[in-house]
Parts: sequence; structure tokens; C-alpha cells
Amino acid sequence: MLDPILELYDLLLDKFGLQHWWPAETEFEVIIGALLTQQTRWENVEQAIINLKQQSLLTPASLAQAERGVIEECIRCTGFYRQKAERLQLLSQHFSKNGISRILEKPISELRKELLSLKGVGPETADSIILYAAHKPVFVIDAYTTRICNCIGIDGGYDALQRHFEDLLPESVQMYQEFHALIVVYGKEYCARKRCDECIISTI
DNA sequence: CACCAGGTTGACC
DNA sequence: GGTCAACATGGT
Repeated sequence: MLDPILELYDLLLDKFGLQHWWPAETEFEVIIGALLTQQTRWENVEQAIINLKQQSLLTPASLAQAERGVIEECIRCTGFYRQKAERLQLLSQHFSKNGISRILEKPISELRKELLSLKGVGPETADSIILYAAHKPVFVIDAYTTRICNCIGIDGGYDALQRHFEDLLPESVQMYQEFHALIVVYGKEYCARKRCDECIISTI
């Protein structure tokens, strides 16, 4: 009998196909997006990215020096815009000062620790950056992942769930990227609201 | 009109 | 250690 998690991957892949995440043009865009999408729909983040782009604020250096008010207006549509603007700017200053490539090239544990030290970067945001900007194998646990796990009887906090996935799955960046993307795509469609009755997880 | 979105933080037990 | 309001706009 296949592990339910592996079964889930096959099921989602079959239903939704390859996702080729993260939707962004540069690594810095991934980083910005990871922060902005916290508790926010991706469509709103896309608009914010467009706004920032129009202001030429999609590089660490430019965003680090930008006026706070300008950033706030660009990202207002993502909610929590004041604290996000501050955090974006602090984060940009860090990446600008130390070099985005130099940072992303660091080994996973060191990189994760460094990202977590930034204000506004928690486990999910840090891991999203590591997986989709640094292209290193850490499994991202988001609210949908937690819900789905609970549905199939797997409990635990962030670290426990992450360990579960990483112990079970082959250590593959591409696979981690696809799996997390599929979970989010599925989650948006079926985990939200009252659509548990259409939940394909129950077939596992 | 209530509830939710690809969370994180700081305060308080 | 864990729990919880605050953060704020836009969509259903």
C-alpha cells in the first residue's frame, strides 16, 4: 500500500498537471512575492508586483532606497500594507547590502537561519524563498498542506509535517516545487469555503 | 454582511 | 513551552 502522501501527489499531478512554479521573472521577484502573498490572494500580489515594476522597484537596491510611502501605495492591494512595506524595505536592505546571489548560494541551514532572522519572514516564507528562489530542496508547508494532512490523519506543527514530507519524498527540488504548487492549486479550488464534500482527498 | 486569503509577530499565560 | 489578537485590502 502506497503512502497516502505519495498517492496524493499522483492524484494531484494527474488532475492538474505540471505547474512550473513560482510565477516570477527573477529571484528577487520570488522573494518579494513570498512576503506579499502572506494571507493574501496571488492576484493581488501580481498587481502589486506590476506597480512596483512601474516604479522600477524590483531590485534590492532600488527598493531599499525607495520612499516608504511609494512602496505602501504600490502594495496597498495586498493588505497589511504598512507592515509589509516596512518589512520589504528591511529585507531589501539586507539583500542589497550582502548580495542576493551570495545569500542564496549559502547552504540550506545557514540560509534558512538567515532568512528567519529577517522581520516578516517566518518558516513558510523562508522555505518558499529557499525552494523557489535558491532552488534548494526544502518542503514548504502552508495552510492547505496542514489541512490536507489533518484530513488524512497526519498531525503535527510546521516542523513535524515538513520532516514527514522530506523523509518520505526523494530529495528533489523539482518534485518539491511541483508538489507544493499542486497543493496550493488544489487548495484554492477545494479546501476553501464549504467544498469539503468535493474533496478528492477522501478517495485516498 | 460575514468570512477568507499560498503568515508573522509580540504580548500574555 | 503554547495560544491569540493585530495587521488591512479585495473577493465571494
